[in-house]
Amino acid sequence: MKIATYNVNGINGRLPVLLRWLDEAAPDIVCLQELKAPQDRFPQAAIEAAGYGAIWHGQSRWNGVAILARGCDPLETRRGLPGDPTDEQSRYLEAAVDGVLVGGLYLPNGNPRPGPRFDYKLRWFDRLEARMAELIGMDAPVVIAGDYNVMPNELDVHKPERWVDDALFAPEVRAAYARLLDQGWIDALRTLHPDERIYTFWHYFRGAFERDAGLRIDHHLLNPVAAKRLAGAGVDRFARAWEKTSDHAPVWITLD
DNA sequence: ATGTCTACCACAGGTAGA
Repeated sequence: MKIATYNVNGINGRLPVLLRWLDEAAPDIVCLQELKAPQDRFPQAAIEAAGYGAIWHGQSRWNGVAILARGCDPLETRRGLPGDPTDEQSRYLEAAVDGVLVGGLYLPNGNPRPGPRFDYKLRWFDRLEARMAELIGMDAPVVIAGDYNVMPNELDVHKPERWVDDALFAPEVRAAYARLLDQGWIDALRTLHPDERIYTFWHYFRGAFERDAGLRIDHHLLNPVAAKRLAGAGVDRFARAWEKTSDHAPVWITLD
């Protein structure tokens, strides 16, 4: 079973890229982020024609997450993180697919730091930590995948010294991510490729992709039951090279 | 500091986010 996460940066603008990638990569489950479309502008017909059932949580202009499942409809288990009823942002969806519980998330960017956006990021992280504490011990495999907006370690940043004050690499944020690992979650790609420089995002500016000046910010965290079945993990860099593509590349894992 | 790209709303391009 192949489970992918892909920050599409606008699902309607990227629809040709997304459909091409679905066709070439044939993932079983996909978590999408940054739909940048209101609820009624999700391209359901095109996704369905590609063979995927979908649930989504849209939002005008920003954010927006979806879960796709090949040949079936994801069974939604949660929409939004618990812990703050005033939070209107569409950043978390959870569903059961084929016996696997999948969480798809789009963690707040948090820049500029310090500031209210950064505070929101830390609060959101606290709520995620609480939800993931509830999920880690499940008997079923659990995969929490998405754009975490965190580079966990220096190996995950092309120029770590330039990012120390940024909300994606700040000590508080790396500590929050480390607390998830302390709960027992496994960073799938890093576990299978402990020493490799692997990026999932490259800025549009200044030829970042051509220079491979990237970041690893899209992750799959696996509970122990899922980790036992982990067989492979990788980044579909080829899709980042396409015309009119997202600034992120799709990231995937395979479970036996 | 800069750079590039997106969507919205609405029909131009200003604005905000990443």
